[in-house]
Amino acid sequence: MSDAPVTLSQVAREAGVSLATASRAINGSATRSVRQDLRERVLETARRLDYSPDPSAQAMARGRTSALGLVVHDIADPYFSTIAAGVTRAAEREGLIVTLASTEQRRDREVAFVELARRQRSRAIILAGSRLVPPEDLPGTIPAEAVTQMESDAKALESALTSFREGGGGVATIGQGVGDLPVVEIDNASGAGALARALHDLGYRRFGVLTGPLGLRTAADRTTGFLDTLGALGCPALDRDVVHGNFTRDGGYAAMTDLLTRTGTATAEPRPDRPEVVFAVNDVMAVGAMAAVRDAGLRVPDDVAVAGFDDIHTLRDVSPGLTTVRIPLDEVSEAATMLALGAEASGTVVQGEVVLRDSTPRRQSPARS
Amino acid sequence: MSDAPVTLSQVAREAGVSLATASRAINGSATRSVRQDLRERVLETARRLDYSPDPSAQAMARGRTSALGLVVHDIADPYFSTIAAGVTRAAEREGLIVTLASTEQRRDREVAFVELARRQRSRAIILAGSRLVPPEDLPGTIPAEAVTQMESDAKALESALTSFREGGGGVATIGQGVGDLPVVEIDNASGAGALARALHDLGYRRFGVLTGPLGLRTAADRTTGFLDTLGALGCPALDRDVVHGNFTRDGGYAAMTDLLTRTGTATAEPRPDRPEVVFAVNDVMAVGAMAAVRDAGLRVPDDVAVAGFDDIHTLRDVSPGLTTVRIPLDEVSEAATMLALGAEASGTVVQGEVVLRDSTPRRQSPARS
DNA sequence: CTGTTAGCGCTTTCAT
DNA sequence: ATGAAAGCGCTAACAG
Repeated sequence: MSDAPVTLSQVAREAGVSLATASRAINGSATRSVRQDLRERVLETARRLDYSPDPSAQAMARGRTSALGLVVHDIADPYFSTIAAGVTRAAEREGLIVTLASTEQRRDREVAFVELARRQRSRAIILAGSRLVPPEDLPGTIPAEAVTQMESDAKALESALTSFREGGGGVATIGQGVGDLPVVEIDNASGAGALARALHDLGYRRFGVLTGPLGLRTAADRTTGFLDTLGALGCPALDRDVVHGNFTRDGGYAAMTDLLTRTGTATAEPRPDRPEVVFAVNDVMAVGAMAAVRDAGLRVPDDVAVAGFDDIHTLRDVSPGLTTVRIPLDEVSEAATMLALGAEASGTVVQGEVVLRDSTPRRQSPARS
Repeated sequence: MSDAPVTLSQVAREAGVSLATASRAINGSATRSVRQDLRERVLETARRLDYSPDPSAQAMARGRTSALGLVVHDIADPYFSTIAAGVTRAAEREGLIVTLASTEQRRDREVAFVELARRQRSRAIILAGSRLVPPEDLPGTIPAEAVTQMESDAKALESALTSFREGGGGVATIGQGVGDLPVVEIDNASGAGALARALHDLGYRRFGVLTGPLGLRTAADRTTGFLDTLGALGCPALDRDVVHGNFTRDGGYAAMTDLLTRTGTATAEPRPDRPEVVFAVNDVMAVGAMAAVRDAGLRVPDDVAVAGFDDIHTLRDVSPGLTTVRIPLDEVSEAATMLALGAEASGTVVQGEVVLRDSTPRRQSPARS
């Protein structure tokens, strides 16, 4: 009971075979095979002695661990914890240990973790959370030095990732890629477009958008997809009604508060200049936005309707039910895991599906457009 | 750029010292010290070469990794992801890597993970999630074989944990202990008692309880604390109004549905036999319960008031706001991490604090009791 | 098919 | 204070 861990050589000795044979019997070496009876004897002894291999030793000998790194921005955020659930499930199935890094949005921590993974020779890394948009696509409004900073951050991450891969590690990103790394892509633009169309069909004509930070690719794509479709539908959103916030619950709260303030606060009577419906680019922001609406003394959806994106399961019980675009995060994260582990990239672009709920009821008297 | 990882001996050679010296310079060996100038030369070379140690090799040589294991039931559950956030934060601060296991409630996976941690010589393990109550405290209604099963499960876990500790690993549990392992204890009974009193003060007289599975310690303590206080207050809950469910959102939903059914479903008019307020033993269940109330065509709190326990931050935006008992999970999980790492157990029993919100408004016309 | 023998990268006696 | 050398537990050539 108080035994120091049993080693392979103990098993070998006990079974009366050489260390090498024991090793081969146990892990079933690719090149060499072991005689039936010997293998059984070894296996039996191993079981009897309650042997299990030392991962560090194996890692060292093989030059490769059985660890899978998962990088998220904030594990407490339900979007990321949902992903973590999918990844751990898949990893477990593959016999891998998952090591978790919650970077709290700090780019340097992300890079440090990737570097650690390389040293540690992790099998693969999954990167969740939005990457930055390429600088050339950024709106001109961003200060040049901020752009420079972003570029160097992105550069650092990309080069860390590159050397990780050169060392034989697998990588996959969720959402959209870094450079041309493998990615389980989510078609944010068309999902958001479909949502815009659906809301328009419900009779909404005045739209607002709560978007993420400038430069966050996912946020940008969703916003663009939404706005473009609105334009095509002939009822573009006012610039004034597109407001930026952090990609978090608090960001959504702040952005909605801001939006409401711009259009005149806390007025229950329908104001002609207030958007009828506001699209928050993710569910977590949407929930914050709903709270802001309530705190302003208004009601969802009577005064302002709200829609989100992702369909986070943990948030299914908010009330009124949140209209959103469903992304099958479980599948996405399992797919990403397999992809990082070397599965074929079967042209993975995940499409979302619009889910209409009570936060965006049909407009009673659709405005003529 | 495409370099194989730099090794310590490369650094040593480059700096013109022996391997041993380089090692001592870099990690600052306890027993031996290194001459100032040599140390600096080594450190400088290491930096220049971008050296960083191979964790597996260190683990092997030292007989100890720098990994911290975290075991949760379900990482997608906001209760556990909140804990995970606290643990990763603390671990990061201590320079430790966290390896995550989401056991999906399966006891054997828990045991397997602990065993793995032992082989891998993890520094410590944090166990979140409720342990089983000791069999002798179980209500007699449980089938003997189930009790036996529980006992053997508990035994297996405890013995795995024991050998882990004998191997030098640290352990801490969150919530309540396994055996007499270090624990950051949450005073569930008195928190629930305080809640009962608060609700009683608000004028509630007919109480229901949605409790977790029989045998789950946390659930049992909260239930007992609540019920006992109610008894002391002179308005005990009916047995019929105490219903069991899983410790999850769906469990809360099912239990509430069950409760509502027993007392006559979907009747908006106040039924004298329906509890005025229902205490779900955790927030996640409470949220499910609220959904069940709505799906039954009733309203919270008008038809049934609801209270939970934990005050999960992610759930703060449910509406109406959920009355609950606030547990500072961030602090709890950081404390647990430090405890597992060997900090003094400063008599850690965390007290919860009742937080009253809109899900349990003051009763208009308090029933005379 | 099996056994012998080098290491993997690092820490740590043990000499010097 | 420094260096040489012996492992840690396991795998993978390399012989037999």
